[in-house]
Amino acid sequence: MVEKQYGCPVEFTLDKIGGKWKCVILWWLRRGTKRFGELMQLMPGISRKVLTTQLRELEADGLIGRQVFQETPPRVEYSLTAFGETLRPITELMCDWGKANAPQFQFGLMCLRGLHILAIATPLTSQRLEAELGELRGAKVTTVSLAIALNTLNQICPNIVLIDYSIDEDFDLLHESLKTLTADSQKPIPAVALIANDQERDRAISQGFPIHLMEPVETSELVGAIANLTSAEDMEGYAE
Amino acid sequence: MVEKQYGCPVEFTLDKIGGKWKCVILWWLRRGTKRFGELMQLMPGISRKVLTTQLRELEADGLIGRQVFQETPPRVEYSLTAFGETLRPITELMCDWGKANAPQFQFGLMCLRGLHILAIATPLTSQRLEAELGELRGAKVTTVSLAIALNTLNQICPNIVLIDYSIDEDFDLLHESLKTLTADSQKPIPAVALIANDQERDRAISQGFPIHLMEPVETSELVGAIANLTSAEDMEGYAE
DNA sequence: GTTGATCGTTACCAAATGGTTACTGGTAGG
DNA sequence: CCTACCAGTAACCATTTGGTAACGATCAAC
Repeated sequence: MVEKQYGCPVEFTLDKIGGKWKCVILWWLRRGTKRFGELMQLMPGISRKVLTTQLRELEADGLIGRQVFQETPPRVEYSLTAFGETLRPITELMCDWGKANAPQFQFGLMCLRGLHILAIATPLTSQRLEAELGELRGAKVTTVSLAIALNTLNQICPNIVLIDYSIDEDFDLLHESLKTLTADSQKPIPAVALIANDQERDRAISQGFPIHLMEPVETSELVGAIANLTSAEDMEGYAE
Repeated sequence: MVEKQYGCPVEFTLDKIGGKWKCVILWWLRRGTKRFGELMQLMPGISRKVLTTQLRELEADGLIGRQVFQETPPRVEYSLTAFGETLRPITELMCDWGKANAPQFQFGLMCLRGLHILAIATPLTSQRLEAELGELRGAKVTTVSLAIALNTLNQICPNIVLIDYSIDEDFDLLHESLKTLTADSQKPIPAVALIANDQERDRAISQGFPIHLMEPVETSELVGAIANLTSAEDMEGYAE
């Protein structure tokens, strides 16, 4: 087998991270481990199959690691390898360039207008969320305690719930409430756990909140996650 | 027309510079203006049509400029716009990563072994060429004066000729010699002009050497150019 | 008046990529 | 016994991308 030849170093790099999704995958993985279903939800538009093949290729190239947990239901987690980390400067730059040059209405500001976000968070966190999501992007952010959330969930009826796991409470009941509320309205209300370490992450997963972001959360990451999760069901916004 | 939505900033960037060729084009353009035919020869494997469409898309996105000269034969030159320049850090990083991680045998070292390079250059330049192309990569580098080159070209019979345009001589005759030599052996001997400014560039183009690299030339650029130009006719090296 | 150089375009075709739908498998819960 | 769960696979189809071959426009040189 003769090895592939490249006319310039860039071609080699493109061989590894080219294509529609690979850089995006690396971007979502860059701040910590994610599981398969999480990636699926964070990247609306990608199909199961394509995500699978892209992850496998990245794994074969040694850029990401794949860890299978012998549980039921199955759980598979993906994370950057040390080698994959060497690509971070590139994805970061691509992210920065995108942020700097995408018409603001497309990415960021517009996405969240009209959205109702329920935050269960410490005062500090909720203040930050209000600033980043509310003032800057026009979303309606409601912050409440867990107890109140449980009581008033069906009145608030948010588009998405953010849970700050630095609050050391049991969110199992919240998960139940969200599920029952889901039963009525058909559309499940998505939830995102904000975690600071692996322990909080385990807690979030075991309590039924597999989708998480690692603190300190970058705004683009948070906005992207919210936009993707809330638009997952009605993709009519897409067009040329 | 609803505008496209992006789940994360990276997707926007990918929209502009994704695909098999765009980054490579930007990479070749990053050190100065290039004309269409030059790009064609520097990127073996790309077809006329694809190069055209990619260049047009880059132009439409404001990343490169296109300048048509009302001459015959026609001449079209492409260069990065100020906006396109903002992408340079990304292509540079991709180049660096490729250089650092591509198996050395594929890119660089192996390409030039067995190649005979004729250099018409100042002592300083020829010393650098000998070091970068000869010692490091195993090519055979012969440096001669223009006068000697004209006399002994058919004896030397190099795979490629490098012309240092900081030598202020008339290379028109050399161009003629190369053409006549071409007539015999079917394969044209490619030539690359090493230029330091636009004036030298104009001189090179008018004397029949449209392919050029701007000094100070990066090694990867030089090696890539030589490898691409000398392998353009026999692409058997390609494989999975 | 034919050829050649340069930078294209058009029509057509092939390959790569991406997407959809249905199915698997083991277990917990009802 | 039936369903839901998650992370897949398999078979199939659609779209996008890339490639080939032929042609055009223009003028100069032979």
